[in-house]
Amino acid sequence: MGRLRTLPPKFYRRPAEEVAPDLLGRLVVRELEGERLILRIVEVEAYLGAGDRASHAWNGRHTERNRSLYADGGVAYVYFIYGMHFCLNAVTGHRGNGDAVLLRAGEPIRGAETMLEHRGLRRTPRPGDVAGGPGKLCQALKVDRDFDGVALSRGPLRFTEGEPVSAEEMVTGPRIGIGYAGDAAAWPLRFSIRGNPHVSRPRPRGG
DNA sequence: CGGAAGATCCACT
DNA sequence: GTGGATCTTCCGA
Repeated sequence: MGRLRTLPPKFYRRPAEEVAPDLLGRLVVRELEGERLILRIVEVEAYLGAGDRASHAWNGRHTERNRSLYADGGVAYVYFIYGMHFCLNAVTGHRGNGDAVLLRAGEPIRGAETMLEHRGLRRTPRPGDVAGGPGKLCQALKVDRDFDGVALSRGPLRFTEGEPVSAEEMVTGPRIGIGYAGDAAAWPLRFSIRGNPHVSRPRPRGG
């Protein structure tokens, strides 16, 4: 694999629904204790700020938890959920908007064994076990609230270029786990790579 | 101050 | 397919 450049802050300063599909195929590079862990992004979801009932920024809500969600695009928004999991977002757009893209799944490219250790699974690994879900992804990369608000263009957690994903290789559908969000639950803001076995359940139809 | 819910995951049937 | 784990965060009283 050739030299991969880190995505600049400008990359993120666009609408979330535009950044989200553009993140597919990109790499997440995590430097941890001298080791380089790499995931290829295979599934994401866009969250559209104040007008999106599924977003933590719904109705312009500002709280202590979601403070970094309103930063300029290019930083992480990490939150704790269900008493035991973290979710990693890339903040998009511009300061005050509250737009973000949730990383839902990644394909292990490098350091799979270490990531599997982080996951603490005792059963035989299957595709998706390493990072086939937003909580799994964070556990695999050891990403927690310490990364909330941290820039993604430098430091121990970086997003880089990768092989582009064409529209034909892409699947679009409704987001997962937001049944409470009314009309917004049906919006086609989930993007994944067609047929990729590391995508989280439920698999999009036609994949 | 208390209750309820949550952008989830896993084991078990 | 279902239910339990587990606890921070938020909102209403």
